Amino acid sequence: MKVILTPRAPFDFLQMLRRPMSRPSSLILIDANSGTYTRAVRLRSRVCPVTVRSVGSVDGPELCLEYPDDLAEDERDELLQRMTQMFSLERNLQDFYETVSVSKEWAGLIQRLYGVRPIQDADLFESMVRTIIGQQLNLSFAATLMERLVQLGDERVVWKQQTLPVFPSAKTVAEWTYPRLRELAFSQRKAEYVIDFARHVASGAIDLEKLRDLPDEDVYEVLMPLRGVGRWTVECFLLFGMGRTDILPAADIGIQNAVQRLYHMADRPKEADIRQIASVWAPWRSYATYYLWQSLLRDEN
DNA sequence: GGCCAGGCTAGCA
DNA sequence: TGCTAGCATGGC
Repeated sequence: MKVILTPRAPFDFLQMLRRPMSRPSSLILIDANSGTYTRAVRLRSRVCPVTVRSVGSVDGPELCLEYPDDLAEDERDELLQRMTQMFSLERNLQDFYETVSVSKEWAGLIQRLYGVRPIQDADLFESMVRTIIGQQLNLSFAATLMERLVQLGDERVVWKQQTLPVFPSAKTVAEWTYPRLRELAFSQRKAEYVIDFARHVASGAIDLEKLRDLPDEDVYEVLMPLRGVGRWTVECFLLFGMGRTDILPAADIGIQNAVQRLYHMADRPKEADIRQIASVWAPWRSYATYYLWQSLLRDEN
């Protein structure tokens, strides 16, 4: 089945694919030529493969969504809602641009990334695990660990003559032991953080979907007491998992490097400096953060 | 070879 | 409360 979605312009799907392309993953299939994004999404009742393709333009955007014919109506609704979140179809980017344009330094970045929104993680559990793994590691090694986790999960779905790997469920990960992850080159601590988190979710002690209804501050309160989950981790979860629009990971090294470069500063700004500078980006600090991270990708000056 | 990565914890003062 | 070593590996 196919359905056409209409994002709010400007929406540059091809450029949005650059980030997932820069860190290849077996979870996400991208065809750069046709601008196609394919992956499996875990819905409440089943795993659902989906292919998204841009069929419009940046200023007249349309996305063609393709999904299995046997999807029930409620599953279809859930999928559409998930896609709307994942690709931030309804966000008003013009408002973001007007907000950050108070700083003249942003003009070039806005021009270069015009129409770009972050692609959210497909699933809240996957998002937290990805972030925990990503702590203090270079991105390529973090991607390697994610890849090995997916392989260990060994769950797949067939879609259009292809086999798509599926990110393991919390229930699956909860049944693993620390040594199994150590064999994959996880540190002892990281193995504990990931598996313990999965056990909290699988047991129902933490209900990730319920967090969607809570304000940012309450989400910090629920998640930060977990071992291995600090402020930065919840910030990334709120930003890439929940799609909250005003999150600022001010202690993040990448942000600090990007701000230093954008504002031509002699030294790397500290957390307090970042908060000060970023105060005028509210209520769009997540998007500002994302644009700054994007500015660090290679082959951009 | 050393230092730093899109951090966090535990142990110490 | 505030500071720091240690964690695992890869890239520069």
